[in-house]
Amino acid sequence: MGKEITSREQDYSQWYNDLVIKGSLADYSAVRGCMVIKPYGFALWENMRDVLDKMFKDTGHQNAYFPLFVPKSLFEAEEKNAEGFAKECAVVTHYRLKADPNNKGKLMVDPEAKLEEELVVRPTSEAIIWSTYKGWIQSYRDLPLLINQWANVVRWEMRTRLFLRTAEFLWQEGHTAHATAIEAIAETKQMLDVYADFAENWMALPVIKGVKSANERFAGAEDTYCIEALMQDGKALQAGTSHFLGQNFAKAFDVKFSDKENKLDYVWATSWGVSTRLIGALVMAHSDDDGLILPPRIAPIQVVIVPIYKGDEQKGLIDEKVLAIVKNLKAMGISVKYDDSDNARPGWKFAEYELKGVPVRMAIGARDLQNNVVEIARRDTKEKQSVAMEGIEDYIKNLLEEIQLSMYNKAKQFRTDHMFSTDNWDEFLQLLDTKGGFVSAHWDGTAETEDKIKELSKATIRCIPLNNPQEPGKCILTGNPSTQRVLFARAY
RNA sequence: CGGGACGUAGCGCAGCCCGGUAGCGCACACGUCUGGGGGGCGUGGGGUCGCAAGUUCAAAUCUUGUCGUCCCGACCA
Repeated sequence: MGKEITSREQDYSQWYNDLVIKGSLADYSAVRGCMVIKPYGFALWENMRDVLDKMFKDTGHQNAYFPLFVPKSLFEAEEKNAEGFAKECAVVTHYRLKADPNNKGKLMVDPEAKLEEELVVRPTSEAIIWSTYKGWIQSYRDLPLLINQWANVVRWEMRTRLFLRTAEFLWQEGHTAHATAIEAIAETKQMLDVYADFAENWMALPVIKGVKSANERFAGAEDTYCIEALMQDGKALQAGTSHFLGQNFAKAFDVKFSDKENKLDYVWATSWGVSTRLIGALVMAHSDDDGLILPPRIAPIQVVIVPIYKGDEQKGLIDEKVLAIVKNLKAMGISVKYDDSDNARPGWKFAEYELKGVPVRMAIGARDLQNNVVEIARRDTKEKQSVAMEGIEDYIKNLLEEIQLSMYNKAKQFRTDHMFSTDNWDEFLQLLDTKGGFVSAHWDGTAETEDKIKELSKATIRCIPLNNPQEPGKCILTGNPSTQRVLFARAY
């Protein structure tokens, strides 16, 4: 037998780890809390990155790159931001090693090479970027400044999980500067829409757009908008955030501009980001006990072709047909892999590509050649059927689109089935314990109540949905008056 | 940082209690029969048992220390 995957029912966490590792997305590394993203996983990330990058550019943003290190004095300039991240910063204190006189062949930190000022390894780049923006912005004519960077960041997490929370992760962070609050808020919401668009239309992942409560807000932000997704175990996952930073960073870094009337004012800021965590979301939202199920629009391999043959003569005939199909599919922009490797039997390959989540598999053997058909199997439903070889390329193209849509609908249905509403505390707890999912409930709006609810139920306010209907009610915990329901869930 | 496990072949593990020739499965190489759902048979290569000290005639095994990883919790994209 080959690679065994723990079932979701048996151990959801282990199932997730199995998929990531056995699906060749990533591996543990020699560094605590850090993972190696393997070629297949990185190809997936590249696809996601390319789509997002185009979306950013289409909305007027440019890429740039800022340093990995942030001098401590800059890092601490925006107090709330610094405070929020202080507990999880890696800090560089020295710049040299030397041979250890007491331990042959070993190195030690050279105490004489202590830095005068420590360097913080960026957990996020607001500080280094805003210290730079000070020099870039003088006039309203320099605004808006719309910058994105693709980078790695480090957050020294106590407990890590592949893709969902690693000490180092890859992400993009947009940092924009605007002349007015209205414009900055519009930018914040625009990028939230971009994220939601990407999640839903490319990742087939339905998300809820909303705004965070004060407790869950990004350190240093006035408002944090987010997209929240639901995983198959009923837990929520924050899939992306977009922050309205007000003038906090402009004030901390003294970034002012002259308006048309030559009056000086601080600029208004946003920042927004999504990370490799999205890969974790993808895995947990769609996959099954046989392995990954990747949405066609971002799958590294969309179609795999497996030949079934006896002897070189049959192989030659199959090759001839397949190579023509491969050529046509590639011309249509479909990524296809013809796996004619001789070191694995067809059955092994079937299982392997199911594990890797390849959306469509085509098998072709002597029997098919005679009948002028191929066998097409779709990963999401595992349905198989014989399809005429004539026009197979169009058939596959349509099937890929159908799978994409079908995956989205399935995830959407799951979320609909796990969306609850209650006014009763006991039922609130019972829903979280038995069904999971999002529970819509009244909340009195105070941080104290939110903390208490978290303590008692392990659920947090995921968001206050955008365009949330206003309705008077009583707080689920305290019974105090409330003006609207908010979405609670247990979350990653 | 608290609690719990584990470091033995590329991977997964047994052996340790009771010290004495380092083993199994998968993977890998070669041959052969195979090939429509994780193949069969045969042959073969691969290890300073995480590291360091100690006890002993003798340590994968006992003792001490150390490093690392994973899992559960608090913190968090």
